[in-house]
Amino acid sequence: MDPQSQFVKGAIWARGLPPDELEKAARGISERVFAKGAQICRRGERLDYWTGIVEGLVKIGAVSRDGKAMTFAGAASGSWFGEGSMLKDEPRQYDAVAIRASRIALMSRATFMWLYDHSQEFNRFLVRHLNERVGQFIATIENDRILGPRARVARHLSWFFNPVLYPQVAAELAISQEELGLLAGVSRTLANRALQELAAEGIIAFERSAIRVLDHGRLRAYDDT
DNA sequence: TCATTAAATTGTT
DNA sequence: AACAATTTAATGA
Repeated sequence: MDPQSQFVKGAIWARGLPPDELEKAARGISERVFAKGAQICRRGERLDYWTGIVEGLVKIGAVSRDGKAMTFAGAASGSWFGEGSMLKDEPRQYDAVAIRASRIALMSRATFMWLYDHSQEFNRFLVRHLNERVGQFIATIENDRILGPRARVARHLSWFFNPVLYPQVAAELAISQEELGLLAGVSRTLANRALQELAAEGIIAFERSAIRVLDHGRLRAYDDT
């Protein structure tokens, strides 16, 4: 089996799909490589693909007219996004930027719609996926408006351990402090301080380019005010 | 396999 | 934003 169908077979939405549907899905997926800093899609632009991260790290967010950046979510290896634009057939409502060099899987609109029309399992996944995202977006509003930088870093970290949105993230997350800072909307300096404090409290442990979560409950609820 | 160099990451100011 | 210290990756003997 070639590497591509290997990836498709292991995708989170592929679990429970019958082999014929899986094969149809695999045929509708292509792959592209994005360099660090490259834009995968821009707000207002059309991108007629459902997007999955084979390998890498992507920041999903928007920039207001006065230049304020707001992160909606991060996307790590194994994450998929863009189903909203597929279902509604409209331009993207956000920017997606590769924070590090990333391999991106693109599922054509036709394939996505075929699965949507034919596969009960795929629909089940979509509902679950959207449900998790709504919960995360609600939390994001609080996150960016109320919480301080340390708590923001903590929440962004804890999201990576949501098994529906980030299926491949295990006990240890491979991310640098700079990348985490980009996602949480804080400077690398503050990200560094936040991690040190979280580690001092025994919530996480970190080493070079990797973070282990020791206490998911406290990380998720972390509040520094 | 080891040594040297370059690049990336981190802690601090 | 800039600096020094440290780790990892890459290169070639």
